[in-house]
Amino acid sequence: MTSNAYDPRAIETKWQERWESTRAFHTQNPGDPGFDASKPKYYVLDMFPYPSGAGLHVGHPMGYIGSDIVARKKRMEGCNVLHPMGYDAFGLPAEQYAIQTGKHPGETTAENIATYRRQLKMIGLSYDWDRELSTADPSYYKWTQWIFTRLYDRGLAYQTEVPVWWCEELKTVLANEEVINGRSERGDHPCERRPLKQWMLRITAYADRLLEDLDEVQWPESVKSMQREWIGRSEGAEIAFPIQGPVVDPLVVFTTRPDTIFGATFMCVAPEHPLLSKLTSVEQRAAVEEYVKAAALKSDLERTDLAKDKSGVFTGGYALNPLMDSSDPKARIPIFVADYVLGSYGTGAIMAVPGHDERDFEFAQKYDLDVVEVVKPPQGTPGLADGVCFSGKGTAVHSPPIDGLPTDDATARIVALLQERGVGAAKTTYRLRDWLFSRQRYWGEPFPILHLENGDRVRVRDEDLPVELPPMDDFTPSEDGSAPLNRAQDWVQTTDPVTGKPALRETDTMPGWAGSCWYYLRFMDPHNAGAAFSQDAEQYWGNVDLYIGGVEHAVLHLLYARFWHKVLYDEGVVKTKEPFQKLFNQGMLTAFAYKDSTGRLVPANEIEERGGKYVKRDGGEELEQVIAKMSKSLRNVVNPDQVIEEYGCDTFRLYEMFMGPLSDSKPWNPRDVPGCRRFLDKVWRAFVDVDGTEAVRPNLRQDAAGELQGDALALERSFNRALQRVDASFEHFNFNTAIAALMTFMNDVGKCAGALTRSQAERFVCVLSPFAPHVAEELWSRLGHEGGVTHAAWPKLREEFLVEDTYELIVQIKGKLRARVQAPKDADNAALEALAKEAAAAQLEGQTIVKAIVVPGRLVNFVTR
RNA sequence: GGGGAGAUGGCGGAACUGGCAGACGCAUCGGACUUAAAAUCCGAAGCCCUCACGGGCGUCCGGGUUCGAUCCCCGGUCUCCCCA
Repeated sequence: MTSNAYDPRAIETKWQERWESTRAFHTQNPGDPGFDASKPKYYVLDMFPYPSGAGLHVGHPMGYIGSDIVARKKRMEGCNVLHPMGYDAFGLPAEQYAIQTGKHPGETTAENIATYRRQLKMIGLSYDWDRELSTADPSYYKWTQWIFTRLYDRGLAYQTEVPVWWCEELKTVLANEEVINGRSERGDHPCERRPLKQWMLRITAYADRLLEDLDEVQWPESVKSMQREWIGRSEGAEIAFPIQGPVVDPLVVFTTRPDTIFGATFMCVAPEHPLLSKLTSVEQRAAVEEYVKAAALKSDLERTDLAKDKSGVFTGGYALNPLMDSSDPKARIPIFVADYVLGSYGTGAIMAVPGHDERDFEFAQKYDLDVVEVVKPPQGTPGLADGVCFSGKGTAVHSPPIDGLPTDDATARIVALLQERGVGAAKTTYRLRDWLFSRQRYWGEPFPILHLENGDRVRVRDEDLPVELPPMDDFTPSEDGSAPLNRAQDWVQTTDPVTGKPALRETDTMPGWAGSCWYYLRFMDPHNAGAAFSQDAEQYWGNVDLYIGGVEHAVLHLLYARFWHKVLYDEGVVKTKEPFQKLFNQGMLTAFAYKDSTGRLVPANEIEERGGKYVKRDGGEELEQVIAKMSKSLRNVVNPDQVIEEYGCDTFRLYEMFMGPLSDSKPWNPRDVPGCRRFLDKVWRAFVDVDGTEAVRPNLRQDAAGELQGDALALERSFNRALQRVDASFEHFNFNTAIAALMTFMNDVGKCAGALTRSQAERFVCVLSPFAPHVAEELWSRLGHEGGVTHAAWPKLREEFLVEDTYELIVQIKGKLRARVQAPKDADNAALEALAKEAAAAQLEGQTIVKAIVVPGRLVNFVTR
């Protein structure tokens, strides 16, 4: 039976197959046959997913649909569009799953990828599938290793002992995010910080460039400032304080406020500080050692949290203020060990100025230490005189060489003095630390490094890449904390091809971030076997024009990728300084959840609706509707498969965008979905007589002759208003307003039955197509077009149809709406005022007009007495 | 704790540059078509007073600037996100 009804499933299957078989979204590279260099390029990229076992829920595709809409419109505007997708396939969950089930992570990952691919295709996303990639594929990670070797050759990769989280129970090193309050996230076992030999990347060498070049990109200010704070550049000075007694090395501190040196009444060193044991007196040794042990169990966050109590122990040692006479009793400064000082920041020691630093102030109060005012706050600002600590800029006092100087001058003077006496110098430090780059795991990129018998380390030659992961079936961590790869001895024991001598392979692997640092570059030339990507491809595609993803990657992923990009820039293989020109963060998709009277969230499947109220199925307790993240435990996760099955993929796409601006968080409401389906039904019926057999309605078969008038003219105006709003929606990605505009136009079409012209119908289909591509393709083809709507031209706005002859003038009296009247579009102020006076004559009765404010095109406001 | 974003009908949201608050959709109610239902179409609807005409109130709360404030300024409350 052939039906003329709207059948999304049939249409969507048909066009998805057609797109696939014609490679409709395949993008040519320079040098490919058919490549048109005259078209502008546009590279629009999604942050690729980690293919988890759960598959996609309706939140994931939100950004993908947004970027797809942009990609489709850019194609219609005549751009060469690069719009690829891949998988960030290495990572911990697959390995944990392997430990539990024995299933190889490669197998799990391949299955998950298959699910993701199926789901992504089902959504009708216009990716160039020929460019699909997986970071766990040796043909990809060969080049991840290749880039690592460039870093290694440049001295940007090194091994060193750093404190890392170690869990004795699990016999493994854990990442920061796997440790919560000093206990393992899995199993809740105690963890401690332990120094272990790790690979580090010298990202700090790029700190200034990573900071400066933020000015070149169009990113949300919030993300830029997060990166700036993460890098945390601060200018100040390093000062060497001689130690009283037998210790020869001075205690070097970093401070951003050298001008407050005369206010330093005590010093603090980190528990990890190398001089600590030398500083510690015999009497204090036991207390200090105990303190150091306790500190090892805390995270940096716990240690530095401003809300937490500051703690410390006197070491028994004293330092001397280098700018004071050593015989002056005030020059003698007691030294404490305190864990709010971090070994990894600055020099691991501070001069504490309790008068002008909140943390030092708190510490001094707790341990009853001297507080001296050395900066007088500006007039009106409370300071020490009022019993509060002042940390801003002011005027130096009680500081002989700089008394009376404003803070900036005082700082410069002190730095000069320190330098003169050889006890200090200006110094810039960063919060950013080198990147801990190794993991004692199996499912990651092996390091292309060989350890020789004599202790030397060499990198694997380019021609021997990739270093592939050996097949293994046991991924549990070893007793001694070494990586699982250490047990693949056939693989570990190898020969250095240069010297022919025996060598051991590095058994750590790279972290999950590695593969995602450069995937946007591989997409430009994904099958290149001789290079990571060709120079021609990189030259043409440049950087990513629009990068869409979640704000959770604001710091780490984006900073790491920028770092690698800059290294590649120095290496001469990329020509752009920054990888992502414009960044856009989509909002989070939430769902409704229900709270009982105790505030507990009740799983969605234990709830029912009774007369507009939400109640618990058993017991009938009334519940409050709130908004929460989609989560397995609340059973409020919505799967796209079900939605698409029931309503079709075009409806799904439309609803995802219609919910609200792409950047906002918003709740998924299954009740709203049918509204979008109804809109598509309406569109279909405007084009197709569902009871007939014709492809399209008769009035759409050929162009209407002559000038537009009546309903056709009204529709032309309506269409152009809609088009204007659609075009505008691409500025801020608030596609909800674009869809609302299309709906308004369709409502107008419904009011003017039969008046829709072929030209209007065609342009409408074009504008609809980025949002609901399948139904648009079907209607486009029914209108008799051979080529797909994918490459049809985007309609041009015709401004002459935006102006009406008259408009509704608002008449206000003292700012309150009192009347409306039709006004000619070019009436002058006097005419408008006269018109308004007449329209509001009744309300103006008995009042004196003091003033009339006339805003042509909008309103007249009478101020009366 | 720090940083950021936000708060508009029963719900999601709209509102150009300070100028008609509530577009569009959902849910609701009424009507048409139907033997009936579904689907579809038409209509109503922020809240309060009023039979109605009409009026009052209204964009988290309290102030301010302005002829006029959802929008700008000051103070506060709450929510969400990120650092984690």
